[in-house]
Amino acid sequence: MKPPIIDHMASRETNRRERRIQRQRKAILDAAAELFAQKGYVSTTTKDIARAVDIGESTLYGYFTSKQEILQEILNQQAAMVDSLLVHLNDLHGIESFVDLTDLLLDRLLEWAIYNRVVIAEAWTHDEILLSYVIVHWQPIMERLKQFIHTRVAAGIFRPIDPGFGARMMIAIFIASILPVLRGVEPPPTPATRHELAAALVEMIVNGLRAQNG
Amino acid sequence: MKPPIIDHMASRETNRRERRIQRQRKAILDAAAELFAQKGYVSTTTKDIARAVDIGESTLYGYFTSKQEILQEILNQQAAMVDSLLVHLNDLHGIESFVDLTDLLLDRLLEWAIYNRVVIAEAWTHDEILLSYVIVHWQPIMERLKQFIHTRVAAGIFRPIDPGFGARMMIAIFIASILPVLRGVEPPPTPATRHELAAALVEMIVNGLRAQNG
Amino acid sequence: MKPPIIDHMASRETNRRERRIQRQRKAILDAAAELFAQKGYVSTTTKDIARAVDIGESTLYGYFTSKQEILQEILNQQAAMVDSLLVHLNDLHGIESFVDLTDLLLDRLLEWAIYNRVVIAEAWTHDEILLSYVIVHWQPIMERLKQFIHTRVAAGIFRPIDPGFGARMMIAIFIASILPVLRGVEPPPTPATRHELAAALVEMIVNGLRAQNG
Amino acid sequence: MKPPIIDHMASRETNRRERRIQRQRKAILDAAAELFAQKGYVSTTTKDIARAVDIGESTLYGYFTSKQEILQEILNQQAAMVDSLLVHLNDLHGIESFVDLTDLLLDRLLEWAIYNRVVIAEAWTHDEILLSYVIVHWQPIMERLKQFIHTRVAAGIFRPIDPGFGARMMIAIFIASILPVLRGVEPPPTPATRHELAAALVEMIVNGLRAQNG
DNA sequence: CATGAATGAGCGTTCATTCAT
DNA sequence: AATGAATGAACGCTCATTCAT
Repeated sequence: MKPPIIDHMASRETNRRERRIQRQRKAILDAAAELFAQKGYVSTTTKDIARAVDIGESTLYGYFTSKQEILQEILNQQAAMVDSLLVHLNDLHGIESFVDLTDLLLDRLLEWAIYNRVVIAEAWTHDEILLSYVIVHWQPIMERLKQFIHTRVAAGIFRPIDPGFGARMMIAIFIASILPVLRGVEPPPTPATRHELAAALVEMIVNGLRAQNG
Repeated sequence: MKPPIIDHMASRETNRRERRIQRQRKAILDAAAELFAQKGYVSTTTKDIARAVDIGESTLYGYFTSKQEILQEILNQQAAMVDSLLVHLNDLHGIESFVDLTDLLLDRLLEWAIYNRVVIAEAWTHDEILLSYVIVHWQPIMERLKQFIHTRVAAGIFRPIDPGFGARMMIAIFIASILPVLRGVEPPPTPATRHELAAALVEMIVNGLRAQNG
Repeated sequence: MKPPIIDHMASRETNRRERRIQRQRKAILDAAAELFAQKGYVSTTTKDIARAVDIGESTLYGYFTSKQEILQEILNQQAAMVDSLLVHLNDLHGIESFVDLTDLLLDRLLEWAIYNRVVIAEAWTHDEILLSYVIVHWQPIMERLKQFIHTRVAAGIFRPIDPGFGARMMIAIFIASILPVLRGVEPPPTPATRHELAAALVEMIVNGLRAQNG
Repeated sequence: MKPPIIDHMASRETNRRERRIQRQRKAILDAAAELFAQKGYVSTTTKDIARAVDIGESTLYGYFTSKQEILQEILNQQAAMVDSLLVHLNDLHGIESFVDLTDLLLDRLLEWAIYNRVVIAEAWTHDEILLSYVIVHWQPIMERLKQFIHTRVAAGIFRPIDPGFGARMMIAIFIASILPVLRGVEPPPTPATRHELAAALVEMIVNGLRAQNG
């Protein structure tokens, strides 16, 4: 009887330790992301990160094998977030839910603003990151959007536009609307403002600028 | 008679030297921009730049006082290019010339693709560069676009949209259309393709996605 | 009971570390002073200093923030030594104790020979060092000497000489007597020799060269 | 007849050229000495020197083979000046001419103030310079002074002091009196002031500080 | 597990000197 | 003879990483 109990306790112990480790990893990741976002990966020193988490510089190496690995973990988590967007995209139908959906996506993107900012920065100067992380993970989303447009073009709801081009424009409008927040020069919108923004985006995408009575 | 001739020759000599210096500066600037675009400013070493121009590392310092100054000159030249766009923006009227204008701007932006890529990269992590270079020089362009939209909204040609929002969306669509080229993962379009792209962009901006018979 | 003990141990640990750091700083300072004295500050490289202490070049920067700071610390310590001379100068009276005092000052100056040599070298070509370190810290000593001379002139013990001039000459004679040792071309005197020297100096200052029966 | 004339002209030409070269060498030497005096030899760049003479940096190498050679020439000229002092020292007799002589030596030393300052600076950190230049050239002067003192001690005019010690003290008093001028923190004295100074120095050396009625 | 101390590799920059003109 | 241009060697300093405790 004892051994199981010991095992159980050991397991609880192990879990507690495991959780503490995960908590610390998360703290390091968040601090590093903040710094990478502000100064860029190369200009952020391991000393900077350690000071931000208030641990010794060499303690970092108990949680990550290198500074590079910290970045990779940030990229991984952001990629997971992008992947999760697809779940929401799978019920694109009426215009109403389209606005709600847009709102939801904006929310997700803004919640991960700092991680996104890091990814954008690094993908801009590293081909490998652009190809392995950004393009790979956004590809399914692009496909879903293309399919969405294609369906509506076939149904005569949308003009006969190239779906790939349309999808890219959609994402552009989408991202551009929150760029200053991602960049860190504007505060995140309130939920209400964000919802208005979502509505405006959808209208812009669907109707463009021309007056409807034209 | 002799002094003038001597002067003349001296002047010619001086000009030749001056031209050689300018040519070399340009070569360094281009090589540096290419490297900054690919690896970022901090990760590019002065040794990299020197090797790319095939000169000694210390020779760089005969043309620029520091690595930092090389970057600043790149930013300055890009800013001058942005300023020059305004000239073209001053005759925005019919839709036809709007497409031509868009084509022209795309052309300018693509011609300076590498410099633009550097500016985007650095502005993304340096507030000072974002504020002093990017925002300062794009501001007049934004103003011109807002005015353009405002006029058309007043005339009932455009929907009653917020001009600021509209202008930002215009630029977003504009930039997004050439982002892969700026980023260096797609080759620049041929003039014909570029013109088609310009037409598609204008249609997207003006008409959105909705079918006209809707 | 345990916490106090732990604190105590921690404190002991901290003290041990602190002492080790101070010991290392002192070793670096001494090695640097030796090199600065031999080759001058600018001609001494950080590599030279590191090699003399048998540590890596970058290890220096764990103890001092810059090569400049090493020099400043040397200047500071020498200045503190000069300041401490004043304590001894405050009982200048009989001729006997004047010799003993001179002996004491020579001893102090020679003990810090290398540091003094560095200060002289640097003050010779840096106005800021001359004014901020040398003149500032020797000023009180000069004042004390002037006062000493002034009193004796008033009492008819000394000839009616300008106290400022006299004080400067006293220091000149004083320094000159140990210049070869400071310069490093003669070994330091034994205590006995030094005491004889002190007596000769005092006699020189007080009696000059003229025969007393003159 | 022609060849001689040609020779003569050539010679005149050669002389003119020679003189021009010597004039330029002197200009370089003076400018370099000024800079070496202010910032030290190592901290003075060849660019500094060239700018001070208003010639190209590489032009220096038409007159001197290296920066080191410029310093050596400065040392040589200063050494020649020191040698020339000996001429004056050869009629040391009455006390009156002793003051005049001191005045003369001060004059010579001050005229070459900048060169002296350079020599002192370099001899302070370079054993070779101290031994080969300073000590070698001051040795005969020291000998002459020792002889001077020895004679007077034998004649009962001076106290029975060690001639070597006395000679060194004489030079110390001598140099110390003009140290601030050599160092460049005081302006050179007028001839009248200088003569007073000479008298005071001689009195200090001969009579010390003690009142004569003592 | 946490960390202070140490360090090799590499950075941007300077400078005495050479060389083609 | 004069010089602008070029450069190798060396400098002071930083930083990601290792290691003994």
